[in-house]
Amino acid sequence: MKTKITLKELSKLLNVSVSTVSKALNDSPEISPKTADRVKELAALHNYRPNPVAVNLKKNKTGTIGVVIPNISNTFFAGVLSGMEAEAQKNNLQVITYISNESLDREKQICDLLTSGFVDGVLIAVSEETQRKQEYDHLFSLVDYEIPLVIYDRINIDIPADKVGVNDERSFYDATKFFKSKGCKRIGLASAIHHVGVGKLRMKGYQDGMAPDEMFTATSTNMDDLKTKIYKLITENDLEALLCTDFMSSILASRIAYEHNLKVPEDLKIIGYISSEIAEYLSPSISYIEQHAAEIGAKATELLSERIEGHKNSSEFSEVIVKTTMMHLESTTF
Amino acid sequence: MKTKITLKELSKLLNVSVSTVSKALNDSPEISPKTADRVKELAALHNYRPNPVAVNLKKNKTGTIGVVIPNISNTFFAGVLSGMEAEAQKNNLQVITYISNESLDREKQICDLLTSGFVDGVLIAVSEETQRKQEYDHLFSLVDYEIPLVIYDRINIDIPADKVGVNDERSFYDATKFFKSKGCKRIGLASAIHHVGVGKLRMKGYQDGMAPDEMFTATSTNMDDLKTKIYKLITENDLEALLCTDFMSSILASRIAYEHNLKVPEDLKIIGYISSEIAEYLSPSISYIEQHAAEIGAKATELLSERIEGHKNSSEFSEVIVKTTMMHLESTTF
DNA sequence: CTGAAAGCGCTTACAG
DNA sequence: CTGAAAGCGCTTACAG
Repeated sequence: MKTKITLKELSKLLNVSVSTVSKALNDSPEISPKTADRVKELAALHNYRPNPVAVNLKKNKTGTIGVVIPNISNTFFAGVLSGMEAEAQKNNLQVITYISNESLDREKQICDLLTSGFVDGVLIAVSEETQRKQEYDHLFSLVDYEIPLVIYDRINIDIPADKVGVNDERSFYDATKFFKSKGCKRIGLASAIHHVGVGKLRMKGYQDGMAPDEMFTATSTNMDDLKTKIYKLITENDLEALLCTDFMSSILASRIAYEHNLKVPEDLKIIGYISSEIAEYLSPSISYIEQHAAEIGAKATELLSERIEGHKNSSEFSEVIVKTTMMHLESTTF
Repeated sequence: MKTKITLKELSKLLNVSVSTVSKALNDSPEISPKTADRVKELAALHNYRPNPVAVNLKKNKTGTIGVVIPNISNTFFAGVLSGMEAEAQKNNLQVITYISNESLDREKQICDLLTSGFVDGVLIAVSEETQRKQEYDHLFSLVDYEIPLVIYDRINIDIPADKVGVNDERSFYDATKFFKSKGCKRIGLASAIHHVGVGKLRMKGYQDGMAPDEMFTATSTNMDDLKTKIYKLITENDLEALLCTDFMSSILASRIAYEHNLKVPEDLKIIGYISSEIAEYLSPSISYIEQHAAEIGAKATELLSERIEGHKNSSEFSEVIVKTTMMHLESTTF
């Protein structure tokens, strides 16, 4: 790599000291306007830019934040990253990306890196495995090192940190009420994530919207099994509407309609939890709950940036809920 | 942030010099085994890890690579990033992610950052706008700064750099020949990217596979317009098979079949250029050309890493083509 | 207003 | 085998 011009070289060319050059470029009031101009002119001429590594060493920081993502092929997380990157640029922070692939082991490795001084702060959504096993020691080690930390999306974890997520319970309550307001009586729920935190919250929202004796649910973590159960649920109860808590159940609902020639929305209305990218392109398109991924990412980054700047009380943590939006496509046309 | 233990503090505790501690931890043969053990023991006890910023300043590097991605919501690029991250970890490089959002201006800003010393090397797929306007000055400035550079995916650019991409022409030639081998005569092509590099290459592949007088093509950059054209193309020529060069045309083909009750694959076979995530979940599922995104990302990172290490001749550049695979789903069942 | 000096946390050529 | 010194490229308290 070409060696860039340094302060020292600049100072030699200008016949002033390194300190003077540094102060001039940093707009210090100590320096005379005349000198400042001379310095800046030559710096511009040589396209001088301070070596960020040196500046960071001096200031005892890294200028970077670490983002841990469970699965980047999930467009929700891709959107989150996009929001983070945009907000980070505004705060002059570089985003270092780590992908855990939903693996606890990988997540531990990453946290080990994170505590060794590569970043000024961390944004993390824990992996599925971590959630299931509820093993959070590696996250507490971030806390021990006093690395500013914001947890996003999967936020039902008992860790002292800022959190940014969505109101999962409310979104399903609202969706249920939406169907009721349209006169639907037999409303079912399908879930492949009934065993994890967010899944439980979404189911709770549905339950709160329904009378106890009028609920219809199909749950399984096995794709084929769930498919059979959903089909049975629909046909045996002559469902008018179906809520799906996750990607797999949403896709299965779409698939079942296609294979069994169920008319959607005529015979069955569907609301899924699925990315717009996919929901829009299914035939028929499936109405979905939009999570505003980029906004979640931006908000999380904003909170982290404030922590890094030290603007916030170190023992008080905020929990920000970014509201979801119901997006109506063909599957909920009345 | 908690202050981590430093070499100096360690040396004080051990009553040896900083140099000795440093050498001991770096397994220098200069140090006696006895001292080395003492040092390592205490370092382990305090969980000492060298400050990467200081190490990097000393070694005149950053330990990071910059990845520029046009659009992270495109699952192809998400997969590429995933491959890059995995390969970067192997080489002890941190990945700093920049998202250009297909914008030339943003790309210029990013390149400006990139030349100011944040990274040791750059992986870039240029934005659509950049490609269209063929404005590459900002990329040449990376070259001027002698920053190791690898261009991935959108590689038909005349810049002295390593490149990693796919054989677009060949993939469409093969797909065309596949249909022919199955006895199809009336094979059409739909494209929304006929005006850009890769689009032209894919069309070329199709043309080479067909006789000049038996080609059927529908092209437009406007969604509605393209939809009309594709439908006409299919019905007026009674097409047996359709190749789609890109996401939009693939989705439109799927949509047209749904709306007009065309039986796929009975009445029409389709091969699309679309991510597996979407192709698999359409009903019927659409056969597609798989680009092996993660492999492209890994290979690009490997090349970059070699450049950074200086293992390669600085005036010779490699161009790696990662072969595509035809993935057969329901839309090409014969 | 300018500059010499110290120092951020390391590594490494050199001396002993 | 160990350590003092120089230095990576900066910033900043201090002296003049």
